[in-house]
Amino acid sequence: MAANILLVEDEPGIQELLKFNLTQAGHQVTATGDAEEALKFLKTTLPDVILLDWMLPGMSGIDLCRRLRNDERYQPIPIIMLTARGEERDKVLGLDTGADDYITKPFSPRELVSRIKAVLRRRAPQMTDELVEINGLRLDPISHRVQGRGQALELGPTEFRLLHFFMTHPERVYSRTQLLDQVWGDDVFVEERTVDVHIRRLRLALEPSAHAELIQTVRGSGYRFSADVG
Amino acid sequence: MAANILLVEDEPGIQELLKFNLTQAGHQVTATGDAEEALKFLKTTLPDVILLDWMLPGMSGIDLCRRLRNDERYQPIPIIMLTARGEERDKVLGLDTGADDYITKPFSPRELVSRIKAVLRRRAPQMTDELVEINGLRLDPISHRVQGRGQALELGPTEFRLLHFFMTHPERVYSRTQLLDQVWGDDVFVEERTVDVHIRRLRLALEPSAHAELIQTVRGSGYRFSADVG
DNA sequence: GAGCCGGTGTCATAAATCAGTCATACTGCT
DNA sequence: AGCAGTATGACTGATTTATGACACCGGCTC
Repeated sequence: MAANILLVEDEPGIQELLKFNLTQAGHQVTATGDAEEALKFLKTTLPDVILLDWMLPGMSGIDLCRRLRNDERYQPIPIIMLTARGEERDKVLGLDTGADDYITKPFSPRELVSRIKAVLRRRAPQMTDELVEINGLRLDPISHRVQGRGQALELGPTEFRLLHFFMTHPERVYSRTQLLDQVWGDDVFVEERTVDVHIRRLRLALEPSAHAELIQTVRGSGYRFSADVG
Repeated sequence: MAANILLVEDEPGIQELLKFNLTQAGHQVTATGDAEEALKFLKTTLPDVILLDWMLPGMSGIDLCRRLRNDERYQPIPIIMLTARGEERDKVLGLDTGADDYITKPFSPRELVSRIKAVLRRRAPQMTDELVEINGLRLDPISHRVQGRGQALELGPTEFRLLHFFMTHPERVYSRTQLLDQVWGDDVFVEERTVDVHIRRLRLALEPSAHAELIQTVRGSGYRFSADVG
């Protein structure tokens, strides 16, 4: 996993506790004490997940959440609300603001970690280190290996990331621009056509185990990874 | 194994019993009777494992555990809770404070010893003194020897630790940074590229028995120890 | 204390791989 | 056929690793 997490929690004790547990779980944590501080941090860095305390001094967590959800830059970042209240009403409210999940205090660190994992899996499956296997094509992020029906396949770094993204987002067309954003990164300036070249390299790499056809061209739209031969 | 163990147990009888058994098992044991004493000891020495009684006079074991878990200095030290209660609720609580394991009284010394071993293996597999053997490559931490198919191999201290780490964490890619943390130590300031050099030295040392290829380069990611030739 | 030595970290350079671009060939569709 | 979108092969600069050399350090010997 190893996600970058932004924690917004005013109570020092809890902040410390959470930071410790999350770090322990292999995450990179930045802790802030209020909404302003959090926003400041967000100006320079985009975390993978935001943990947001419900009650905060100044702008409340729920306000911050709404605000983030209205900014397209932060929109894709999963938000998990931490709340001390257990009322159903509040929970619903929390979700309506655009939070991806909420968790009621007191909670076990274990639970939190697993929720983070769940949220990441939903938003950015390629970030979880889970092994993916489709139609006999297997990609293991941990050992950084790809096998096609048992046979080892060689692919370069970019092809590996590309395949990983595809395998965690199958059956769906992605434009070249989207692929550039997702696989290369938002801040890269590269020709769109470069994607074609890497698609080709990926296909070549998958050729030995006849998995090349899983990468399908959708004329006028982009590419799709699909188990369907059609 | 031969670990340094800090025992925190207020009941003299049990303390003696445990100390005897653990010493018998080859460990170095320091016994303390309460949390304060334990903390004092910890200021000067970092043990490999902490055995913590649940009920203690003054600060309870669980409080001590939480406290230790919030101090990054003690963070990596495995903690095993000793508890007289068997309730599930308590167990969960104990784990949530950051304890690595718990064991319910009464327990057999044998069980305790094996749990210690397990916890050590989990936190830092290369700390257990167990002999490791992969593909005819054998590393014995006790005699500090390495053999490739019976043939003795010469490697320096750093290469030995590096190989030990790799052999206890196979089939997994590690970045240079991770290797520096794990093999050199967190507090060392060394160039990342230095890892390359030691990888090379390790490969050279494994050459005589043709085990060099177990150390694999994963371009753009780091290195991997793998029995797979692929 | 001088000199030797194994062990380490750094660096410069060579070698290996890769990424991005482009020109050109190819394809499917109208 | 004509057009727009893709595939392909080749090329070049850039990045990443491998390698050999070297300087430094602490311990030891004489």
